[in-house]
Amino acid sequence: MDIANIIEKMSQNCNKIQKKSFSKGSTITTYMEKRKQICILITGKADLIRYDLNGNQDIVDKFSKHDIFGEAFYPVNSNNELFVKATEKCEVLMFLYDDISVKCKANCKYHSELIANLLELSMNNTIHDNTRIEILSKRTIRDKLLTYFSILSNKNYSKNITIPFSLTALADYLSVDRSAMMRELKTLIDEGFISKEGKNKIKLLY
Amino acid sequence: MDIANIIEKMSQNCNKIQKKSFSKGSTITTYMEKRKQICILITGKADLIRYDLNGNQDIVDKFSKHDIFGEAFYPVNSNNELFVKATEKCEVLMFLYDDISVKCKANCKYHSELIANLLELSMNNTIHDNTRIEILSKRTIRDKLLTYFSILSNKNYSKNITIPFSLTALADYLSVDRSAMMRELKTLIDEGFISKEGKNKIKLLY
DNA sequence: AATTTTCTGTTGCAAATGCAACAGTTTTGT
DNA sequence: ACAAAACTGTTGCATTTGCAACAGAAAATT
Repeated sequence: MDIANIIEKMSQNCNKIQKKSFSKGSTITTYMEKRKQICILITGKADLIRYDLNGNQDIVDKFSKHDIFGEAFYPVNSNNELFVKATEKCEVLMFLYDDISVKCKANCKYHSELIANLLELSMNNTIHDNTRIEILSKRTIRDKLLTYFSILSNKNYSKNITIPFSLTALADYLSVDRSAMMRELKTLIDEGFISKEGKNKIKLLY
Repeated sequence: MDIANIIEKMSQNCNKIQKKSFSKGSTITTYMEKRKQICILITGKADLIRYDLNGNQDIVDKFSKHDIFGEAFYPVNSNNELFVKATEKCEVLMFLYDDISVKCKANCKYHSELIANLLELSMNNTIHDNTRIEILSKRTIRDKLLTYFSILSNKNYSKNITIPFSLTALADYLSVDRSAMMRELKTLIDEGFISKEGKNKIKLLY
């Protein structure tokens, strides 16, 4: 069963789960200590944003279709405020972990299936996290880029890859300075490791 | 229910789950494409190690008590070999995701409870991953150290923290050069941000 | 269609980092 | 108890990176 089906089932079969819509720019949820909310993004895109004590804003994570998020998956403490903001129109499934882990057991016949689906989503999420960790663990921008490209290439069985977001966003994802990344990208091209084949399209030459 | 109980239950209640022992230095598992093995470390410590095409060895992750690992949680491709090696005597629960997701349903009455427990472990794991990502996302060694310290401090409600592993391992965890980290640590002490209170003990002064 | 905003591409410079190398200390293994 | 291995602490130097700043291109908004 694919993820779309899993989500569809979840939204239909458990009355503890609410489906909500959010317009662009609106706040989907604020992370709260102790509570364990779980959200599943059905359509749209959203950012997890942190405000630190100095009021600096920082995009911590970006969510898109079928991503799962909420405090249940994130270390929350009172030192900084985390909230999720829709960057385009979003549809979201929302519920509390406690509602489906215990109480729901008695009154929802789809309970166990629901949990199994959640497990699948969570494992999937972990694979993404580990991918990101692998990339961030590289010490140089060059290695981060090459690792990222290589992962994309493996996933699509092709040396021709398409970066799925802007270069500015890529720099954020790799957690490096954008101008430094551009410089390194140019060096990689000059040294013949990669070539640019068009907007956001890159060919690996090794 | 705490994690120890969850694991205990899992090991007792499902015949698809095997409990195995590994001596120090032995290989617990090798990650294989397609298969979805899940392992839960009951006691001991283990490293996830990657051999790349050049034969370089690299510690990708470190597991300890109650950690969950296996291909089910990790992006596996044929370009590099990943295996888990016991760094001390280990007891491990091992099973295949497919065995518990479908087939077990019919013949194991603890099935749904098992899945629920797995979900809990998986969510817990995600929180750790996100913590690591938060740290690795910081661009300077200083920020990585301070973020790490601050997380430890919050967790223990104390400005006095104990680094739970060697400084060499800490540098690995932060993914920075050890000597550069030592230098920064010294600078932080000199500038009065922290003080060393003994082996692996640090006091935050801000 | 015009305007505003975001993104790309580039550069000089200062600061941070990795690398290599070494000595002394502590821990582990036999 | 001794030897071997792992860890800590330090330094000089070359390289990489972030930062600041700017101009032009592309995209989004009105």
